[in-house]
Amino acid sequence: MSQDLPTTSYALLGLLSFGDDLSGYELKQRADRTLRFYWVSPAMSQVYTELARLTKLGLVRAREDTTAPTRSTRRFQITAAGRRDLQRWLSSATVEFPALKHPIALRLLMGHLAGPETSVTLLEDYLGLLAERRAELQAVRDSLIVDPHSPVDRFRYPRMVADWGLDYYESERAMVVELIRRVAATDT
Amino acid sequence: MSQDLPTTSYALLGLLSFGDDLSGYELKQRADRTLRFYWVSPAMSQVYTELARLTKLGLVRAREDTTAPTRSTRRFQITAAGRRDLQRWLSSATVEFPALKHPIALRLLMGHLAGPETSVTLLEDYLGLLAERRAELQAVRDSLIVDPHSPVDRFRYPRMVADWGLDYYESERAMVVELIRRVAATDT
DNA sequence: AGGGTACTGTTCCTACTAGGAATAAATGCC
DNA sequence: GGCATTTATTCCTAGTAGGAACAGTACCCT
Repeated sequence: MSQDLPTTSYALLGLLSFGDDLSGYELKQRADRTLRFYWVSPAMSQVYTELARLTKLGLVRAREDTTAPTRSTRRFQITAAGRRDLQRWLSSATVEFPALKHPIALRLLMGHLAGPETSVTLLEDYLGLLAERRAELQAVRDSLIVDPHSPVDRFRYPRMVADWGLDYYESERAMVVELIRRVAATDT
Repeated sequence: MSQDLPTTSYALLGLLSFGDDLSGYELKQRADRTLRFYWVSPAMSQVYTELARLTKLGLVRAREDTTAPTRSTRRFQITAAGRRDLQRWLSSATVEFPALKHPIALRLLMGHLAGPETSVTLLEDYLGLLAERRAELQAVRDSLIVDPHSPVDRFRYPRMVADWGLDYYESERAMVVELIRRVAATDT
């Protein structure tokens, strides 16, 4: 049925597949809260662009929300066709290596121009960002609890993926500490 | 002098800062060989677009290479102004968190739709890609040897950054092995 | 009540950039 | 010589980051 779509489309479909009806704004918030640790959160304009496309393709259904007193909001939900297409993509898409733009590693690569002190500062600043990011993901992980009343454990896989992210942040932290030591050792 | 440029511009300037004159094509090859482990290698069209911009701004100098028998090639080298601007950027740019698009983690997040078997296959395929990528970076690391005759150790920082990348690949491998175990444990 | 701030919701805009195709010259191999 | 590969560059399309702009809603304080 539908031709292949960019991965961002499937990422948003995936967020909708957890079952909630969301406005475009809410979907962006959801991506900012959960998706961004593994896949850069799409820009707001991208979210709406994708939703329009997915709606046109019948993979998402838009519904006017009339429960609000004065304002009308469009809410989006995945369709059965959308769910099927997402499953098809998950089962058949080629496995592609992660794309990374790591500004800190890039800048350290040019340490010969920046010098040791600037490089140490750069790494220390990054440690701070890492700690924040890790705390944010830990909070998300803590919210992915098993619901004893639900017949299905909705968050088994998200929990595993969060653990993956936390493991990455921890090993990154350790490596950056070691790099600081090595760069600073230059300075003597 | 120059307004701020996108990071990709500085990435290419950084590659040129190691001292060689390179054609656009060679610069792309250089990026494919060294830069891509930390910063997605710019597309060919992007390389030429950036070189044109950098040349216009006086940060890069283009020179016709007339040593070839019949064909003329433009070769690019960083100017003193380019080096200074790169240093300014390295010293003053805000530290930004790395941007990541991790298709495997994204797909595992939707494991409820893919199912355990597909998820295990996905992770196993990724292990294969990881092994390849690691071998490639190891080869690069092995080439960054200390030149005993050179007054300056050009590759101190690139060696450190390569170690960073290798460390990342190793910890990623270990985590993926663990994830395979966890997902497969589902299947019983 | 009014004003200011923050939040929700959506569209429009610009610049960056991935991924090729297209074109052509040069090189290497059978 | 013919073919495949490599070097070199330009052109093109579609995806997308990052905001701005606009407007309605809710909340808080004076």
